[in-house]
Amino acid sequence: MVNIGDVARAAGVSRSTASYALSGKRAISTEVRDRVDEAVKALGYIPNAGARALATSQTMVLGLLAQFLEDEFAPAMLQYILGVTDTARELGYDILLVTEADGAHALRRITDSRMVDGVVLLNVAEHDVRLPALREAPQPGALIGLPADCAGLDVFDLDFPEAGRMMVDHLHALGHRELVLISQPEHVVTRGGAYVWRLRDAALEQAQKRGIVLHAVFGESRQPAVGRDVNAVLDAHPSATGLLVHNEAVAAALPSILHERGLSVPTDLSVVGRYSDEFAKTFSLPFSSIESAPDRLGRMAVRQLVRRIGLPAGREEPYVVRFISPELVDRGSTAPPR
Amino acid sequence: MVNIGDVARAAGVSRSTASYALSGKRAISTEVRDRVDEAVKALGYIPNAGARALATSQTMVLGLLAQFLEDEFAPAMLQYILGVTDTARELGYDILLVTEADGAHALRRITDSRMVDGVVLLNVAEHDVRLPALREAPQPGALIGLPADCAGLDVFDLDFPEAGRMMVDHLHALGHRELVLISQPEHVVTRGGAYVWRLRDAALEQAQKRGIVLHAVFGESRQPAVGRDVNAVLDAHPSATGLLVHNEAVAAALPSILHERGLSVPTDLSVVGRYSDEFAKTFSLPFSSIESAPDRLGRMAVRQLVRRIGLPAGREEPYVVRFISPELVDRGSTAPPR
DNA sequence: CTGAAAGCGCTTACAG
DNA sequence: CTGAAAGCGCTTACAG
Repeated sequence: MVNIGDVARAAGVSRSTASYALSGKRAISTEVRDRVDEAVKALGYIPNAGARALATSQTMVLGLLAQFLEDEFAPAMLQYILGVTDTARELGYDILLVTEADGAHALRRITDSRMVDGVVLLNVAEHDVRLPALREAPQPGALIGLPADCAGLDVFDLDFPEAGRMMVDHLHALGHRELVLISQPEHVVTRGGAYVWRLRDAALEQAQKRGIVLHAVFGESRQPAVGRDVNAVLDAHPSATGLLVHNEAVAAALPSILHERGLSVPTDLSVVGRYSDEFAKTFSLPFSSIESAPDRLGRMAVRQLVRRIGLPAGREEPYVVRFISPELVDRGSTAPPR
Repeated sequence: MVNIGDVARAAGVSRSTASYALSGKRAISTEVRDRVDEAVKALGYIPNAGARALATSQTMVLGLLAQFLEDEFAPAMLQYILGVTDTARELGYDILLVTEADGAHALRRITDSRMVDGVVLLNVAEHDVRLPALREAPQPGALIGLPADCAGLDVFDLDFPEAGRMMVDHLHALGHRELVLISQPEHVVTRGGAYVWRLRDAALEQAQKRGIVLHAVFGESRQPAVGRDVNAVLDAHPSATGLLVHNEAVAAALPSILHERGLSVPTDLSVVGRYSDEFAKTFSLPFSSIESAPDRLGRMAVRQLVRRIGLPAGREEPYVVRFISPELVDRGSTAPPR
């Protein structure tokens, strides 16, 4: 393969001059620059990434730590991944995708071996086992998802409590007085998925404040359990007129379930979900929902990460914890109760 | 950061001895090996990946070229990605995920810069623009999806023609005599998505052979077009008793659509899809379907790629084109027509 | 404005 | 069984 020595020889200059001509890091006569550019083009020269990384201590690669857990909804993860990869590329970075079950181990592997300049952690749990590894790592990281302790970390997440309040208020304003909230499975909470109870607790509090009834239950995440479970919940609360769905699998299953029960939306039941518009379009979900904006979150996380990577050592800027404000996208699935 | 020189000094040996002790590539006295191992542990030494790549010409990274096209169904892609990443990690490789729109350009970038030891191409089109770049690349590649010309490539795909025949035969055997096949959008075909017409043509031929009617149409891929389109198709063929769905977006939308039309499956209509069991579970799809086994395809492609990477130069083995046999997963959505 | 040289952190023939 | 040295392909002070 052609290397920078070949380019230098073809252009009749030294290797350092060829290198500087390419990087533009020092003044070069236009004549020499043209000769080098020509040689590069003629030889089809592309710098060796490993050699460059070794010389500069920069890989121009970001690690993306995703985890596909049995009880969470994989397709929702994909949108975060795309937001991250797209933004990374715009900023000149490639993405090393890591999906190992042992996230802490994987994080150490890619950071200690200097494969990446920084990492993005997806789906961060309250006491995420990857965080100690990240804090020890020589590279910075950005989180999507709110852990208990954000010290020394850049964190991005949806404002889940506000989302919970918004769902309740929307139906309350329409006149509903008894609601059901189906959240993610309870083991997601047990495992540390704080977003579940952050939305749930806020919704319960808001319902109390408004003086209305909210039955908050945990749903399932896979068929056939999802269907059975939702039916049981609806059976248990026949007088509820509004359904809040913080559970993608339930949202995806709901059209079939309501069909089987002979229920029409919003005539018989008002429904509000919490998922992205992209998700709604892809899966033909006809329910109004709180936009979760995964692409925006991915974008923000990468921007901040790259910004921090570029900071000179010793000139750290303050760390940020930033919440996206929820927005309700109306798809006509809510109406006053009859 | 600690390097192999630090390890060597701590163990009281030369750097080469430390290196050999770690790699096991030459005999080492147990005493020295123990001292080196101890030093590694004490110092928390992890080899620098870039330096190793430079010295060995091996990055232990595979490129994964995915593309998320507006008119195709992104979540289905995720399962291929997971099959590939899991298998890669089992074999000691990390994954560089590339999702750029200009796949050929991206492929050149990561191969010419020696960021990867090989690449997996997802969603390969008939005359895929990435193939010329791959053939020129110094690293091998494996394809998921069948191109027109497989020469010099390892190719893996579902046997789509057999899948088409199987769908037709299944309903024919139950007594159906008029069927509708909804494929992917026509522009997927235009763009070179050969799997669409491979299944479609085989289904049409098989229908003719069986002496039954098959209306083959192209569907849409996004709401609200999907819903309108399926309704129009069903309106146009009121006497059809069986529906073949080779279109994930249509499959996902179908429960709602049938509900609105007041149609029950399989009483009023028999339905057979073509998607993975994982997909059916995730989206609560109640239709029998031809398993597309994305995880198996991803696994096979990576295995073959790693095998080829390991081959000594000049000892190339014959290239393979391998098809997975379709299997029908019965979910009770078919019955004799009434 | 340009070049010769050192160095990044590994691996691996070459010698002993 | 072990060590000194060269080399992988870059970048970047140091000199001029």
